[in-house]
Amino acid sequence: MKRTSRDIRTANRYEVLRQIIATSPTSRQELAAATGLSLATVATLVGELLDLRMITEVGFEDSAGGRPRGLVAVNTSGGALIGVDIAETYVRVELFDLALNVLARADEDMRPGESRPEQVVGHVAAAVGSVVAQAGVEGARVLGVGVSVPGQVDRDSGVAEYAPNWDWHDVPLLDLLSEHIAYPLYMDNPLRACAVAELWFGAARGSGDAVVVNLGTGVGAGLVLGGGLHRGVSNSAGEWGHTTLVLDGRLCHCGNHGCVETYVGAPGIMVNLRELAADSALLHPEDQTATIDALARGVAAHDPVALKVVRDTARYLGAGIADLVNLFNPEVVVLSSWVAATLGEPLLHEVREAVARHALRRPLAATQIVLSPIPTDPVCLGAATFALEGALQAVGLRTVAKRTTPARSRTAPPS
Amino acid sequence: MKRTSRDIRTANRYEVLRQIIATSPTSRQELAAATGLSLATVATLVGELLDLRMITEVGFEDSAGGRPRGLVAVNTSGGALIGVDIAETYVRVELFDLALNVLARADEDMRPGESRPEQVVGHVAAAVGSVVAQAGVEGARVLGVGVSVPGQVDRDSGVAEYAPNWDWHDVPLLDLLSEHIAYPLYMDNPLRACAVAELWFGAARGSGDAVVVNLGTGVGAGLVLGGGLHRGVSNSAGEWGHTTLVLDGRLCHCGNHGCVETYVGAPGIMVNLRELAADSALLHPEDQTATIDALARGVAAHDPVALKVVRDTARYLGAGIADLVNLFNPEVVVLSSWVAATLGEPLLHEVREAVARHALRRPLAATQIVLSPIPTDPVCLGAATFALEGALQAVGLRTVAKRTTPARSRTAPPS
DNA sequence: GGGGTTAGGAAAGGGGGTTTACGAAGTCTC
DNA sequence: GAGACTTCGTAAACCCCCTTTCCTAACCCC
Repeated sequence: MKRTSRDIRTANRYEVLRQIIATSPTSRQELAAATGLSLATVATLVGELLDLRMITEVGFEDSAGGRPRGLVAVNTSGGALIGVDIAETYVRVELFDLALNVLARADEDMRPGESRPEQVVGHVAAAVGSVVAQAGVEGARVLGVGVSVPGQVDRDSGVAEYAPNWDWHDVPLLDLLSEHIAYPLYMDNPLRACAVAELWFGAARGSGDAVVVNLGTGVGAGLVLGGGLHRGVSNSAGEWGHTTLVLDGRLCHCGNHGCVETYVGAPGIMVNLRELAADSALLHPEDQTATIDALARGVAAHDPVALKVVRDTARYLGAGIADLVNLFNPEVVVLSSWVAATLGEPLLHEVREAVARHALRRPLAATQIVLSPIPTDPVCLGAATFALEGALQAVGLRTVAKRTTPARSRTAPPS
Repeated sequence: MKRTSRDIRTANRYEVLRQIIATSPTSRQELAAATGLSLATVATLVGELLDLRMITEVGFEDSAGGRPRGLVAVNTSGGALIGVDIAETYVRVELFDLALNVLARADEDMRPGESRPEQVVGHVAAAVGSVVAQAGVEGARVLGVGVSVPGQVDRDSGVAEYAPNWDWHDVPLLDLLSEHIAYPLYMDNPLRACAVAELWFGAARGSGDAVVVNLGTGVGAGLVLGGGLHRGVSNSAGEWGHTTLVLDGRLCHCGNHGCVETYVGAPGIMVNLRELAADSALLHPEDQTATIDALARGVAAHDPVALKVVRDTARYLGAGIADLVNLFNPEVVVLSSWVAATLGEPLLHEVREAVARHALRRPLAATQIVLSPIPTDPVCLGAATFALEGALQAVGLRTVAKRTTPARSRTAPPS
């Protein structure tokens, strides 16, 4: 609510680094053109990032007859970021370099019984240790760890207020994790992780207003408004999965009827399939992944049942997305998460048609609907991005120390 | 998207004036406390507003044993604002003083045939002339005219891109009006007018995130996000009326089925009534206002049919609002426009219950649902507020003229 | 090797907000 | 009734941010 000039700086810093990561290597000129900032400001920000060793100078580029442009690129060895995706049945941890390439990955399965916070914390700590060891980076180079927990999260205090999977209430997860992990910790939920991943590295980059529709086991919509994530007053904005799509429709685990999630999430799609052909070979009861995979293969093979299920699903999804288009008038709607990735183009095609049928003409004309271009796990990437944002936000505080004691820069930074 | 430090100034100017209007007379101390700004900044902004003659010093207030606080209040004779509400069957124009009190009003009826832009412009020009004459203000004191047109509007160019009522396409309404009206003109649609009215003077004042639900002949949702109006990429955000509430439900004039508008707008409520009791004496076919009035009286008299209709309507409305609560996680949801005002507390009560049944617990707990506290026509008020915002935005440009030629301040300003 | 061209840094300038210092305008106390 | 105390409000100094302008660096071409 309260804006200060410092926020402008932070936003610009984000924007410049985003641009460098996206088009690395690049020149200051190009950055200025892309961001709309003046050359002087870009130069200052690039200087800051060079001081932080997040980027390096990597050579020169010919200019049309004048002094060559200096090129900067992400300093892949300048630090590491860790993203943690805590899900219902597994914990996945990925370690990224600063170009957000995956350097190491660790998966831990969680058995249905393992629902106590300490157990989850144990898995996370083990996996984090594992990726650091695998990647062979010194611990001091890890800039931060972002953690995604499904449910309602207070990102500032690091408390998982409510996680329905394990019936957690007000678990101080970040405090528990900090006993095992010495790096700066950040936390939010997978919905917003995906949204931030799209905002930084995916289809929402450069968009003022975008909606990131998450199709996984759960369903949600990350809202990018005014170039930043909309969190709402208690950090729970984006709960689109429990929007009523069919009044008095299917019963949802939330207690209501007709929620979007009961029609277009992985479990909902399985219901769509079962209602159409209960004995279909595509259906793998108890295994969402296998079913969605089978559907995707069925569509590729022109299986009529699979085609019909995708069309039905797209019909529900299209109606829901049309509502979002009308309501937000976004530049782009991104379909993200594993269900969207698995069903891919055929789903996209049907969804576009369904949205066109339902949305109002004017907002529809201004909106693109696309699949997420992110090839890896978007939740891990987004979680790592929280850590990256955190590392960039703290920059302002260092200027004093840097100026007064430049000689000390060789001193090992406190971990 | 691109933020500059000037935006901060503008936002603070708005905030200070809002606060003065709300709590006039008030002291600088109080303003600083309410806005969170420093005393120095408040003093500067108050000085600007004094220079503009939008406020005046009106005396002193005792302080606890020290120098008395100077009090400032809105200068009601410092200017006038005009709000124009163009609707399907009428044009209403109101003239306000700077405290946003109505000084004069003019209504013009429009016959069904009168759909040509020139005819509408004629009505508006006549009504604007009428209110200026009634109020007896010199023309030079009118700071601006805000115009609300239903439909899709480009507020910058002043073009009504699409107005379904009269089948207008790309009518340059503001250009046409400027031939008859010499004051600065601003334009947007009634949805956003209501939202701005609530943001400045109503229940959304001081809220970072709010949703203004408009229940009139049409239905919409004004989105206040981050303390400002969310417009979307093509200024059409907030089209909530055509959100699918019942898949394959009632046919809507937009061509889809089950839109919110077909259940909770005035025509929708009439359908609810007809479905329940087609021969009810409450029903006045062809007259929305009379029917809604009759319903309100029926509820007051405990008429079972009226109670049931309100409950049914609230059920639809509650489901829809619950979706908004989940999606935006706002601080407050405001029910605005004439249907909400007419049905009042009984509707609110039922809606609250219905929302509580549908919304998720956490976001629900953070959200209040209230009736609009604005007693007059919110569309006119909001339209006038557009003019007020416009007058405040131009402030920065005057400083040079003021400094270099203070002697010229008596020169008549260009109209 | 000088002139033309382009890149990039340094300094100046304009806008914004806050902190600090001080004069202004009261009350309280002796 | 004068001095001490309190509180308000303005002015000045300061920090932050971005942009514009100036100048030097570095390259090309002739």
